This record gives sequence, structure tokens and C-alpha cells, in this order.
Amino acid sequence: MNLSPLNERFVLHFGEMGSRWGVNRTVGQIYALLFISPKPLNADEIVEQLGMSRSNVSMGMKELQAWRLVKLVHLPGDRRDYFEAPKDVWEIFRTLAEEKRRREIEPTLTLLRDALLDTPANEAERHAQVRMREMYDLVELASGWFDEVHRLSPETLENLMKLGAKVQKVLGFADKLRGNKDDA
Amino acid sequence: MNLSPLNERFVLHFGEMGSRWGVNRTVGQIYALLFISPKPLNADEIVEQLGMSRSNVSMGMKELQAWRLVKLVHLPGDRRDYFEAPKDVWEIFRTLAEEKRRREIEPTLTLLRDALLDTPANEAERHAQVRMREMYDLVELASGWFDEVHRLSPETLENLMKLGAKVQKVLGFADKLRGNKDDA
DNA sequence: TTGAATTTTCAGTAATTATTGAAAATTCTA
DNA sequence: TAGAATTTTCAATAATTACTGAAAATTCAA
Repeated sequence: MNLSPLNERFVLHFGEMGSRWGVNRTVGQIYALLFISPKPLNADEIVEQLGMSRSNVSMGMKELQAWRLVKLVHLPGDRRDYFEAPKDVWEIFRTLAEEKRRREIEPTLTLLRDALLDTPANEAERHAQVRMREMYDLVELASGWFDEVHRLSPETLENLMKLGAKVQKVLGFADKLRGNKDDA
Repeated sequence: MNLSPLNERFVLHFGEMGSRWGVNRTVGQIYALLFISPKPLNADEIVEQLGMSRSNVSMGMKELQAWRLVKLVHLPGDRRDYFEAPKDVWEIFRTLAEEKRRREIEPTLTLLRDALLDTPANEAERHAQVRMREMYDLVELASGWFDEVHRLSPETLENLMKLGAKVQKVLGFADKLRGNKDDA
């Protein structure tokens, strides 16, 4: 790996973390490299810096594009594809959340909706449906909430987070006063 | 697999999803089974219903306990270990978020903190640190916000989510009026 | 068009991760 | 405390996933 020690540490860490986030080591490394790169890189530069095969980089780029974590750019007078990671960390955060939602939450909601439409064939199924309904309601609620929050601008979102402590105080207090009922 | 069709579908789905959440197929299946089970199950019952090896179940239970997603219980007059999934979906949600945080966010924050303390050795490192700082600030903020929200009771949390739309309106409006500055 | 530059595909192989059965360890009770 | 019941470990292997080089496909400029 052809990188300054500090940058190499960062890249290696994201390689390892990648696996926990559903991408393989090399995809994590490529993303990390682009994230800290001051300029777009082409595939050969990535090969050179990370020491992996050209075809691996090609596949990795496709996956990162599918996640919308990198974008393809072109430099004037250069035929090669260059890639860059969007700079705004809030935007990245939102993109990640959207993709995670699409890949993990939506399929589960679909399954649960289907399962809840079935007529239970026995007691085991009847009880299972009760539990699935609870899961469905929670996921649906969290998901809708996420939709709302998601439409906020990065600045508003940042404000909302900084507001965290206050929201807790207000809601927590209201909660205590009223004994946890449904409005807030 | 020795399950009613509806329940089997649910279990299989969570098996597949498991991989996206950093646990293997069988761990996902075991959890799904316990989630919809009306009573705690012992290892042999799980073997019987899911058709996997006894040792696999043993390892799976350890992992689910490490995630704090199941708890061990004992039935009077029975030596065997029984397992059950906590019933409250809000509690499950919180447990998952905590564990994800501990396993994915904390190590990254630690790495970033370390990296930011280093003196950059060249321009590439200097620029990388600027980017790492941005990432650090965002993750730290989101993480702190999460801590706050996390301390809320399930009921308050539910209220907060139901409030989503309103929060958006209020903040979004303030945002427009003031042109996105720092308080809220 | 042609052919050089570049990217993509894909079959083969390497590396990793999951699963099992058998043996060892532990726990309980008689 | 012996030994039956139960759980855990672990080495072998099965299954899956990642990675590569070579060849095919695409793109573009002359």
C-alpha cells in the first residue's frame, strides 16, 4: 500500500469496518482513500495507492456508485474515469441512511405486510402475527419519522441534533407530568 | 425446517437479513424463531425446529447473548437452558442501536481521535486530517445526540417520533426565515 | 472505419467464514 | 463423588465470498 502512514491507518480501518457495513474490505478501502483525497482519482491511481488489482477496483467502483457514495467525473482532455467522494459529510450521512433503508428496511416491511395479510393456520401462526404486527408498527413508525427528518436540510438537521438535550428535557418533563400518554 | 409456512417465511427472511446486519444466517434464524415464539425455547427445540446442528445453536446463542438480543431463563424442575427474546420492540430497538454503536461507531471515533492528534508529515496527511476532522465532528455530534435520545423512555421516544412531522415544520420554517444559522 | 486507450466481464482460484460431529468440559443429582 | 444430562469447544470440511489475470467489450480520436 502506497500511502503516508496516517492515511494508511485510516484506509485500513475503513477496510475492516467495511465488512460490518455490508461491503468488502477493498470497497471500504477505496472509499476511505477517495474520502481523504484532495482531488478525484482514476482507477490506476487507486490501484497504485492501494495495491489491488485493476479488476477489483473496477468492481469496487461499481458498488460504491450503487451506494451513491462516489461520483464519476471527467477531467478536461483526459478520457479516463475519475471518481470523487462527495465532500459534505451530512449529505454522505443521508445517502448512507437512505441506502440502508432501501436495502434493509423496505424488504422487511414488505415481508411483514404480506405476512400480516395471511390468515393464520394455527395457534403458532396466530401468535407469530401478533409479534410481527408489533415489529411492523415500530419499523413503520421509525421509518416514517426517518422520512421526515430526512427531508430536512443539513443545517436544520444539525440544529436538530444540537437541540437533542433540550428535546429530551421538554419531552421527558412532559412525560413525567402526564404519565406517558399519546401527544407531546 | 419444522415450522408453519408463515413462520418459516419470517425465519428465512431474517436469516437472509442477518448477513446484512453482521450476523450469519443461522443466528438470524434463531433470533427470528425466538422473537415469534410464545415461550422460551431450549437448544434442542431450536435444533428440531430449524434443522441445524446442536453446536451451531450453541454458538448462535452465545452470539445473540453478546448482542443482548436474547436472555437465558430457567424453567422450574428443568436443568436445560431456555432462551427468550425480550418482548418490548422499543427495548430491542434500543439494544440494537447501542450495540451497533459500541461495535462500529466507537472504534471509528477512537481511530479518528488518534489520527487527529498526529502531526501531519506532508500535504497529503494535512489534507486528510481536515477531512477526518469533518467526519469526526459529525460522528461525534450524531453520537451525542443518540446518547440523549437513547435515555428517553420508550413512550417518550415513541412520542418524539410521532412528533417528527411537527419538528420538521417548526425547524424547517425557522430555517427558512433565518437563512440557516446556528441556533434553533 | 481502424486501432489505441480504457473499462468491464468472467472463469478460475484464493481467502474467509459457516457448519458439523465428536470429544471434552461442566453441571447437577442421586 | 459417580455418572447422567447438558453445554461447549474445536479440528475438519463445506459453503460462500473475494480477488485476480486474461480476454472481451466499449469508447474515442485520427
